[in-house]
Formats: sequence, C-alpha cells, structure tokens
Amino acid sequence: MALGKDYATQECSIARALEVVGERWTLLVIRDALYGVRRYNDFLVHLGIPRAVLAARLQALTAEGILEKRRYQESPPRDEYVLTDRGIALWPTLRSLGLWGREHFGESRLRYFRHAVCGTELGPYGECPVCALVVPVPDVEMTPGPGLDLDPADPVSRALLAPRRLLEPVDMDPQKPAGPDAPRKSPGAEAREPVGADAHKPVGA
Amino acid sequence: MALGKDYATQECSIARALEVVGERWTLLVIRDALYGVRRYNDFLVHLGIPRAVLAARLQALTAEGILEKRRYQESPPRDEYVLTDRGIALWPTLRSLGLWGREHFGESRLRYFRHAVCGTELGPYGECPVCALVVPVPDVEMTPGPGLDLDPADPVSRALLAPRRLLEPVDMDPQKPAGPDAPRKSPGAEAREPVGADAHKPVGA
DNA sequence: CAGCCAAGGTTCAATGACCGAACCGACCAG
DNA sequence: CTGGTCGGTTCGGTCATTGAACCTTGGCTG
Repeated sequence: MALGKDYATQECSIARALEVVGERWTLLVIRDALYGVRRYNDFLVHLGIPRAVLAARLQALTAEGILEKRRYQESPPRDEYVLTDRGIALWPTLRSLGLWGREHFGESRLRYFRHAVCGTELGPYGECPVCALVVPVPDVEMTPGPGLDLDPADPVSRALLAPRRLLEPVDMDPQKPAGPDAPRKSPGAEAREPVGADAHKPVGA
Repeated sequence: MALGKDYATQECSIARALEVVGERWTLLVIRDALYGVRRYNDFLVHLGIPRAVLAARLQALTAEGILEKRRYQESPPRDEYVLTDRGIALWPTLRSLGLWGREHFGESRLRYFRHAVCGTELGPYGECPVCALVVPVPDVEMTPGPGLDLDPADPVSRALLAPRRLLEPVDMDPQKPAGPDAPRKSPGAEAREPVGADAHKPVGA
C-alpha cells in the first residue's frame, strides 16, 4: 500500500494497522460502511471521492478482508461491499477518533449514538452505562444531532438522517423528496434483503 | 492540510479528526510522542521519516495544539516537542488502533501495556480490570513483548526496550548499557509537563 | 431494433505530496 | 581553525491523488 515500505520496518501494531487503513479516504470508506453504505455509487456521492480512488480503496479493503464483495442482484449484475467482522472491529477505533474530533474541534453535536435496546447514549468506549455492556455494533442506533445539516444535497446523506442502526443498509427508495419531478426509480430496487450473515437482528424492545 | 478541501465538506467528527491527524506519519509521530520521544532527531531516527516531512508534521501538530514546542536548553538553543492534553487524548484511539492491528495482522505480542500501580495488563479500552478505572496515561507502563527485536539498530528503539511509562521522556544518556549496570536517573518523580492528566474515572458502570 | 440510461469501473493528463540527499546556520569542543 | 551535532531548509525525482472523460454491461423505452 501507500505506506508499505517505510511502515513495514516499524515493529508496532499501530504501524501495521496504518498500513492497512492509513491511506487517505480509507477510514471514511469504513465509516460509511458502518453507517450502512454498501454501493459504489453511494460511496461516491456521499464521500465526494474520485472514482479511481474509490475503486482502489474498495479493492484493497476487500483484499485485506475488511470488506466483502457480494452479488446482490443478477439481472444487471451488481455487487455491494459489506463489512466483515474484521471491518466491524474498527468501530471502537472510529468511535474514539470521532469523539476526539468532536471534543477538540467540533462545535456542536452532529450525531448521537445510543444503545438501541434501552435508548441510553453510548459512553466513550461504545459501552452502555445503564446496561453495563459493550454494545454490539448492530445494536447501536444513530440519530442526527443539532449540528447536522437537515437538507443535504446528496441522497445518501438524506437517507442517513433517519434514525438507523449501524450496518443497516441504507435505503434510497423511501421517497424522492426535494424533487420537482423526475420520479426515477432504480430498477430492481425490490427485495434487497441482506442474505446470510445478517448483522441486524430485530430486538423487540 | 493534505485533506482539507474534500474532508471539510463532510459533516462528521471523524472526518474532522482525520483532517488533523490523517496524513501519513502523523499518527506515528503522536505514538512516538506518547512513548516519550521528544526531539527532532529522535523522531527522525526512530521513524525513518524524511526530514522535511517531519518538520512539516511537527509544525502542523504544534499549530493544532497537539504538540507544544518547548525550549529545554539555552546554550545551544534546543527545543523539544511535548504532547499537550489534546495530544494525550489520542491515546485511546491509538490504543484501539494498535489492538485492531495486532488482533488482525500481528503474529506475536510486541508490547504489553499495564497499569503501573498494580501491574495488571490493560483492557481493550485502556482500563485496568482490577482497579476498575481508566488508567491515566502517565500510569501506563509499557514493556516489550516476545515479538520485539531485542537488538534494534537505532538508539531510540533501544532506549524504548526498557520498561517505561508513557510520556516519560526517553533518555539517550546510558550509552550502550550492555551490562547489568543500570544507573538510571529517577524517572517520573521529576516535575512533569503542564499537561494535566485525566481524572481517574471508573469504567462504565 | 435504436437509443438512452444507470451502475461500476478504467484511462489519462495535471497537480500535489512525499522521498532522499545535499546543503545551511548556530553552537560547541578541541 | 576544524570538525561535529542539532535542527532544520532546499531541491530534483518519484509516487499518489484528482477531476474529467471514456468504456462496458445490461435493462428499459419507443
């Protein structure tokens, strides 16, 4: 990767980790994947990342076992990129990085993360202070905070405004607001239920 | 910074944080600072970073309030770079990043981190499971693990082989202590920097 | 069937970051 | 006066990133 040569000489797990996720955009791609973004185009519009870089990152992350490329539709063959356990394991790192960013450079709360089961806001390590457990990633509920733009330009940001659980696939269908007309509908948008290794189990609480 | 333009459009604390510490080498500089490296030349030989890049990173980190440049000697004017509270606050992030790197890409333990007060190895969030508190950074003791090279080339790596607390300035004085003789200056008891260590917070409920 | 559209890439020139080596200035020791 | 150290800066070459254009597959429309 970009760092390989130099970082490889370091005897340090941090350097090892940075060889894998230390390049530009990489951690933001993983963040988006945690938020439920799965498709090339959604990453593209949400991140504003150059196409070539996105393709390179998705491929590298797949090769490292952080994302998994999965066919979700055959008719026009389409793949989505889903986090593996190895990728999900980066949640605490991203959580603490985001916390640091907010505490030292953020003006207002952008997002709240709560334990979906009890509604309690997460502690600094992603734990639920009330339930006294480290909240599993699929049980983390994300809701917008006061600092978040309520009418973002891109549809992915709009879809992410709704309260949602981490890893829950972002759904672009619900309606087409802010559109004077042109009610275009993606083909085959029906029945996009995740198959196998489902990470989001409905907790009836 | 390198990322500024694009990341700035993101409404996300993680992106904000990455604007500050997301460039190549930056997190490794902070890691070294946590390990006690303070001087330009020590960063240089320990990281193997190009001089120009190191100078740029030190300046940027100082401007962001993560490092503080401090005169430690007048005769030949010499400055050292010391972590501020804002920089020390990155310890949980680096801890979890290192943990992820070790669990998913490391073969053997390179370093142990313990609570210096009781000797217990730290949990995943830097907490001491026995004392049930988040260990303040200056109370974290770092010792080499079995995977670490016992005869590294550069003197900084050699100095870091000794058990030591985080933030304790690395001392290059004991030249080639091949024998059991260890005339170390009393560490830790020295007046420490203006950084106020975090309070001892009990870990989540 | 022609034409258009969308998703998911690839290619390419230009720009910017990074690299390694050389150079520089202050200071001190011999 | 000479050499050595520390903490940089300068500079040419290389590598990564960027933004725009182009391509491919396949469905949908008329």
